[in-house]
Amino acid sequence: MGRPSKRSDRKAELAQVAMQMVQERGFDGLRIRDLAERAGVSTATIHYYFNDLDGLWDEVHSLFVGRYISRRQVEIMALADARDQLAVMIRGGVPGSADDAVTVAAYQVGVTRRTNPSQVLLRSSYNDQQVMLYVGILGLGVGQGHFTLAFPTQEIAQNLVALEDAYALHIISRTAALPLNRCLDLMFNYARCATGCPELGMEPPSP
Amino acid sequence: MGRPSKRSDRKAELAQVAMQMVQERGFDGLRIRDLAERAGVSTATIHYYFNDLDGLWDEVHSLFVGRYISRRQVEIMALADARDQLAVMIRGGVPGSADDAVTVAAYQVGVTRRTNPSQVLLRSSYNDQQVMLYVGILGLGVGQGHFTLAFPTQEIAQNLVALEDAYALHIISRTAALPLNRCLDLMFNYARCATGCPELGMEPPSP
Amino acid sequence: MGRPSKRSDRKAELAQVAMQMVQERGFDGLRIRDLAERAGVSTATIHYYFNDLDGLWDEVHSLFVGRYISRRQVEIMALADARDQLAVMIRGGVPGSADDAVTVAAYQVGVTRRTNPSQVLLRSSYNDQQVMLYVGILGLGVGQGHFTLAFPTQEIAQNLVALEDAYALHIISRTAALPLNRCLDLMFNYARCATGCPELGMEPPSP
Amino acid sequence: MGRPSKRSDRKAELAQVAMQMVQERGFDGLRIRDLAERAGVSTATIHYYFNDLDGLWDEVHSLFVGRYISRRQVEIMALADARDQLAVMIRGGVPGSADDAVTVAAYQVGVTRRTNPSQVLLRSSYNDQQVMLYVGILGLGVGQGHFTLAFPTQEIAQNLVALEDAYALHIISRTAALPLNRCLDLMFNYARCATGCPELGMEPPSP
DNA sequence: CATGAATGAGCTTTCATTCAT
DNA sequence: AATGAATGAAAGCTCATTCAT
Repeated sequence: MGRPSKRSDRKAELAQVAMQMVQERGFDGLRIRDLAERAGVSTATIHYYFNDLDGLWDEVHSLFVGRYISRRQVEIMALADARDQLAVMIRGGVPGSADDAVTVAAYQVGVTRRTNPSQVLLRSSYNDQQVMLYVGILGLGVGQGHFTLAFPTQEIAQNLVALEDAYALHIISRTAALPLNRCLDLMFNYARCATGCPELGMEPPSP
Repeated sequence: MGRPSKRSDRKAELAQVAMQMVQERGFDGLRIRDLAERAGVSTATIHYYFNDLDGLWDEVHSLFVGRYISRRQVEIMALADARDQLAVMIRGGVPGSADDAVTVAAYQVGVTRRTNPSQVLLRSSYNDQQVMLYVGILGLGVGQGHFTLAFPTQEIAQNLVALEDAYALHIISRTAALPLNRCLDLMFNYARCATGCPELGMEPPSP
Repeated sequence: MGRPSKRSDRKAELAQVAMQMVQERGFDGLRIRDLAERAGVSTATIHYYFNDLDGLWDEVHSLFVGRYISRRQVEIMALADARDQLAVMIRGGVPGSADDAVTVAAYQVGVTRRTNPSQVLLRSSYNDQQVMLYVGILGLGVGQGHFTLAFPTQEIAQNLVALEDAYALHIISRTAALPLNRCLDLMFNYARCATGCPELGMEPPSP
Repeated sequence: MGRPSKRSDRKAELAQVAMQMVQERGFDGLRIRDLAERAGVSTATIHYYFNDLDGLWDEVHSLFVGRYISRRQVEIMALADARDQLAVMIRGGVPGSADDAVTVAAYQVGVTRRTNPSQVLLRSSYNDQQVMLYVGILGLGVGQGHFTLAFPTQEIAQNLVALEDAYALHIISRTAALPLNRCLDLMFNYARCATGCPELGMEPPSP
């Protein structure tokens, strides 16, 4: 396979810079002029490569998915105990900072483009994937004898995802009563309640 | 020249129109000029009532609070049984439609202007008020012997609020797997789990 | 004589406040809304009393004249020695600070309304009055035997006035090389040259 | 689409038009929209070349400097005798007409934007350059044996510059007593006094 | 392939002014 | 006499976009 054409190189390079800027400044701060300046090209060049910026929304979503799905998927697969997996899932489900740009951007896109069909699809799929991840873990925990589910697996999983969503939103929105650690406590609270597993998220279970 | 309505009336009226427009065109799509035109006033009038856009968003937020706090507060005070109160709270916690103007506006404002100090304050206070409402109900339920709380009241209350937030967001975002009824089921699911009260939200408790 | 009508009282009161504000913030900073606020009335009230603000220009000029002419006239008349008089004239001819609002306002009016006939008249008269003042002092000094004029009195006087103008302008313009003391030195430099009186502005002449 | 002139050319061209308009309508009367219209470009083009109005004023000031500094510098270098140089300096130091666009613009900008840092810098530098020009001439005159300075060179030079400033201001302000020729007389008056060279500005010195 | 120059469209905001009361 | 409400007119500025080169 030949090396990629210069054109696609340059385009990817620009997309990369754009992502960087979205992460740093959010969507509101993304101006073509700034992007051009940062990339060392003219604004006309941006237009030469991208007819419009709509493609960026989907790219952001991909980043978000990577961040919250793929990454955790990998982490989980490295763990055998469902309790560990669940703890890792929960901890990885909230942004580390109020200014986590990927999270901010994702919520901004989600809310401001809420009626855009492709975004609706993307978000639905993202929710389903997250639920699946939790479903798998919960099932495994039952199989391992650690969890006793009080309600249907699907429902518990969906509620866990919902709490993730809500607390992620609160963290980036800087809600006073809900700093990171408080959010984690609250999620573990629910997880223990739903799995009947009181030691969840406490000390790592002994080997 | 304008009709001699009270200042505060006019202000709320304009905020109302603003919300309507946010719902139709999105938060980013709200132009003062359009708002003025739709409301039948000049742009200067908008500035007369709201010094700048931030002032407008604060007003919009107030409406939102009124909708989700005050209204439910009134409804609850009419009920004696904590189980009824909780059911009413939950049912009133999600928007009735994917295009609910107040809810859409509130989330778009919240996410897009997340760093605005007065917005942060407003949102924090809104969260606290909601939590207080749930705390009161849960306490009453315990006193009435209906609820047996598995965890600290505050935490259950906060999780209920978080679920409300998340599902409200999903509803206006049109997440496929989460239509209104499904969201309500899921919230009742958690509420039953946390209160140890399995009949919650089923049939109205017999008299 | 009966006491002045309330109307003229109020008008004078407002004019007073306006002058105060011009002195503090210059013309650029004078907004009807601010004036109204400061006076504790509504903007409509300002319009009720003043159809427009043009009258203010002339008022400012009066202030300026008072500041640079009348005040010095009084000071000079208290002194017998022409050398003292000249020194007092020079020292009183430059603004005490870069933000001296009366001076700033006067130059702003002068330059921006340079073609306005009434302003042209006012400025010409102001220049003439200043020249007269210097002419009187120079004549006296010759009579007293202190001054030996190298050139026609009128010309020396006019140059002194011109230097005043220029340095006043430099002071409010913040020209780096020309702080207050430097300006005074330079003016005394010229005055000594023109009067043939080297001790001018040095120590007060012995009694 | 615009004609392919050099960027700097176009910028100077626009500044030129701006000055013309300032002279016609006053500094306060300059609207970007009008400037654009007159120059046959769009308002955005004005902003493209001058980021904001400050940038425009800086450019206008540069033109002014060019007019009063560079031009005279060239003229002077063509003359050998310091007396001729000084005469040329003085004659070139006052505007030829009460409506001289460059001069009017410069004073209006200077007075109205007196606190703008870049303007302060520009004006200070302009004053210094003018002083330098005079210093050079005075030094040369001493060397040639034509001048006998009664005071430090720097001070004489600065006073000459100050007189230039004042009389330029009077000419554009139409002060009745100070038409062009009178101003020149007065400046030569001082120059003769300070250089001890009575024939200054009379007949051209014989070859 | 890349861009400098230029723009059209539209934004928020400011301000003196008006007028029914 | 005095004003609260409302506005018309316009200003400065921003930004994505275009196009000849």
